[in-house]
Amino acid sequence: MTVSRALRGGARVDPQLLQSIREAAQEMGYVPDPAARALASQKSNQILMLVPMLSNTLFVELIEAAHAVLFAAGYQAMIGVTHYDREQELQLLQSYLPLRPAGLLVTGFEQSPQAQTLLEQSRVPCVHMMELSDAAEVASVGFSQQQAGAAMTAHLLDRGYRRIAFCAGQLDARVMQRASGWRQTLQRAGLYASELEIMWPQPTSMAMGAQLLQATLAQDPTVDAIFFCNDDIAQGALLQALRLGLDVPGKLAIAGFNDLPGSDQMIPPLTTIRSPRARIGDESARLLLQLLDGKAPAVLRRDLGYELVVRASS
Amino acid sequence: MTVSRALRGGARVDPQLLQSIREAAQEMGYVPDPAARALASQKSNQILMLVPMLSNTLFVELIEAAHAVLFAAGYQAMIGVTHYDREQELQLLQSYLPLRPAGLLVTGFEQSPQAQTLLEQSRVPCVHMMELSDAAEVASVGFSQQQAGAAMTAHLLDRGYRRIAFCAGQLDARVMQRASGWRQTLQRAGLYASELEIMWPQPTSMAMGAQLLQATLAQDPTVDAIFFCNDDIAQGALLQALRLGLDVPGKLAIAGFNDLPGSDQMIPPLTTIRSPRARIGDESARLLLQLLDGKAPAVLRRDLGYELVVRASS
DNA sequence: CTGAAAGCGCTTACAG
DNA sequence: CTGAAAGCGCTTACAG
Repeated sequence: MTVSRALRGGARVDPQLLQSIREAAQEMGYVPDPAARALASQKSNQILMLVPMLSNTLFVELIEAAHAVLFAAGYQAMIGVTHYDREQELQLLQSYLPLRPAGLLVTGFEQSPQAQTLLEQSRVPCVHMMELSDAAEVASVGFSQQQAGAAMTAHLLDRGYRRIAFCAGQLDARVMQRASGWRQTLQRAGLYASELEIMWPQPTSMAMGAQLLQATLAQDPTVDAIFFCNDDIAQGALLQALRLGLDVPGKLAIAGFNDLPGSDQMIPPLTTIRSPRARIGDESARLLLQLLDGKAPAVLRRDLGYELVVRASS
Repeated sequence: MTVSRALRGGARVDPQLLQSIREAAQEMGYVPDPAARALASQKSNQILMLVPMLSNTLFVELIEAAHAVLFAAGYQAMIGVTHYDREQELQLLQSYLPLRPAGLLVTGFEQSPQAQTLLEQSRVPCVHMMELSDAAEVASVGFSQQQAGAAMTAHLLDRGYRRIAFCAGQLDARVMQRASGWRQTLQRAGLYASELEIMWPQPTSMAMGAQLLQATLAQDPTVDAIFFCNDDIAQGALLQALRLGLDVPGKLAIAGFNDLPGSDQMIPPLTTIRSPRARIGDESARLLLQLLDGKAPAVLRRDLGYELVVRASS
């Protein structure tokens, strides 16, 4: 029993005994059995991270940052990929929740009613990443996607562009929030028109960006700026513009979102919104650790902001 | 006891009893406790996947494919990222091995002696992905990186290029194998020169590709083709060539490796080697499942080949 | 600060 | 095909 206490941190153990126990454990190469621990204590030191996809570098950076913090604190991170699918999300929860993870880190939680129920019943502390929650009792670390969308739109207006389209794919909640920021800003300027919204449900890709550019210009040649919901489609559009010999930003401005790898390498370099995903991953993990320790801060909502990165494409 | 048997597959249980047990479990929402299972049986149904990094889409696709197979078979996949670092690899093993994973899927195993020992002692079945192992007792699914490197070089020779440089970053084992294929092919053609090897240890990126192109041409303006070890640097080089107004493939051919997203969108589209990573992930997982079932095939080595994708950049 | 007792929820191994 | 016994390696809760 004393050994058990010693190896878990050493509270209430004689300092001298503590040391000799640790030395002995070290010498024997003793490692506690996580399964036995989990069975006896009814919790593991695994933490489940749920993200929509890994093919977007954004989520990889988010996960890596969170992982580093959790790993250093002695937790193991488990990664679940929902593919933006409620059914898969539910299956993942059903599969991983029985492992009694100590905590949960989620992005873009689709929240089917069943998933919601499962989560609540499990009583596992949870932090939402990337977005900010409206509910005060929900822990969230991110930034206002809507404000960021509005900021980019305001920038394009500042630059003198007047017919600003919004092109999007993978219409998840965050994309819709960006769209809303764009829409409001244009409406306030009296420049909104519904045909400027080009929303395709398919997953984004550079090839899709090229197609979006074509479709937008074909539908309305007077468009003088396009705000893409993600950098990959913006990059694809930029390359397509180059192929078409279209003058960017003279004839058409192009802007993206997230500042993904390669955006600074484009011709011309891409104007975009830099999302602080690494910091979000880091802070989310720290917040979760606080929740696990029972010392939750009063404010569970952390706005880390965003950065407008103006490059030559606008 | 009968319930335990029933829920684990139902061998040696009366069919009628079996059914009613399953129905009852369903009704009660009973889910077996994985920790108790792991403690009693001394193994979990978690499978550890170790990859060098996630920022390369290659590994994401590999992992997703393997995950799908494992998840469908009732296993949970844990992802560990080594960052090409032996120390981190060892820490990951020390952290995850006590969970008694049922199996291991690894890529680019750096294998420090300590890690090697840990692995052997754990006696966890393991499949190596991407490369092919020379040792008959080691399970591996992949393709010959060296042959693929040779094939690309042969293609460039076929096209009439004579001064073919090899530019690389992130000098891991697979990159070195590709380099070796390139080197041998040039040597046989009597066209090898050591100054054609430009090997930088840093992680690859599009920006690095632009720099590699500059450095190569600065050092030797007669180079008429560059074979990049990965598509991201090739893409960066292609964009840099565009900025310089360099005629590709007329004045300089550019080739990559892996056929990553975006390579088909470049100007001009990039010639590359398509690595069958999704199939490798899939087959690796299936092979591992066979090992776990004790029905290992006689041949533990699966060569899935590669595909030379000739586009306009060469 | 230390430790004896009981139990976490399963599976293994054995008897019937 | 069924089930009683023992135990997996820890932690919780309690007594000293």
